[in-house]
Amino acid sequence: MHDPKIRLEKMIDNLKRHGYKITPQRLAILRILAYSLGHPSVEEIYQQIRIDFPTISIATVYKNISTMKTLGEVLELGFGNDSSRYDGHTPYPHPHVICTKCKKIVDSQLENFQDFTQKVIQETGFSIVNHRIDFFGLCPDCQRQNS
Amino acid sequence: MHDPKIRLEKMIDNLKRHGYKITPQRLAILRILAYSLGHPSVEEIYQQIRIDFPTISIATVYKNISTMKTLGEVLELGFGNDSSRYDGHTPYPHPHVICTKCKKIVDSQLENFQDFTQKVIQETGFSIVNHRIDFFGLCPDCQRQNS
DNA sequence: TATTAGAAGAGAATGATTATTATTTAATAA
DNA sequence: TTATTAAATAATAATCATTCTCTTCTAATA
Ligand SMILES: [Mn+2]
Ligand SMILES: [Mn+2]
Ligand SMILES: [Zn+2]
Ligand SMILES: [Zn+2]
Repeated sequence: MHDPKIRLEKMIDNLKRHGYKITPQRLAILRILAYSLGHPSVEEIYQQIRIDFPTISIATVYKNISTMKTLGEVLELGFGNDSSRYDGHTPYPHPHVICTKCKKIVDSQLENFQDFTQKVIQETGFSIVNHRIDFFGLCPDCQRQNS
Repeated sequence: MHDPKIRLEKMIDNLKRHGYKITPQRLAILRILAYSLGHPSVEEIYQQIRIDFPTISIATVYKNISTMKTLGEVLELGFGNDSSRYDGHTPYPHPHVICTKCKKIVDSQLENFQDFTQKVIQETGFSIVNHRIDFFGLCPDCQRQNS
């Protein structure tokens, strides 16, 4: 689940299995989703693809990401006002670390959330199916610039 | 920090200390923020206050909540598309449990996030100053309705 | 009671996202 | 290879929460 090439093939398979067509624009979007580690925004994906497809519409990017979301092949990180960021490399819930200055988003590998989830279920009676764990602060680069 | 009456007084003190005036509209907003446990949205606060102040503008609600945010007296829970929800009762970061069906938001009392924060700092080199922990699922009421 | 900085009210503007619709094209089979 | 067709794309309008702008009003102070 961590080799971009395999991620891309899995995405394509999943699309074909559900009867979706593989268009060049779609493929370009998939590639960015599968390969990028930086949690790009729709706008960033759009600008990237415009290099090869100058006539692509940003609505096409939105629609394709929406499709991949419904197939469980991309994780959306929505924020209050700012635009959403996407992870097609690791499309299941995992903690993120977010620089409040440069907006960099980094994955965390910490995985002990089963315990927490269990405690939350006991505490509240909810049935938990998903979670979102974000830590906010300054990345090493931005810390350096501040001092 | 958990008696609504004391919360309200603390909010008023903080505003006065910073030279803000205490208007009837502002007071009404503060009261809702301090007393409600349900994480109301701006729209909900607006509709509630319209009972007593039929001419209030929703912009006034937005502006006052923004002021209370800068004073650290209210915690904003932003979501991707849906409108933000606010906690003036417990205005520091704490985990939330969210029903994806009825949009109910419940506080969790779990508090062992120092360990996690420390691990994240070691793992990423970020300086962490904030976090956001959400669990998503179905509340007991909505579970019952499903079966 | 008069003064005045700040607050409220009204409505326009913004910006991300979604919806609409006409045009184009990938996939399939003749 | 070509024709067919359902789905995808491109362009643009619409939506909706939130912010901004500006005018009027008022809480606090003396
Ligand atoms: Mn990620
Ligand atoms: Mn809360
Ligand atoms: Zn940074
Ligand atoms: Zn519910």
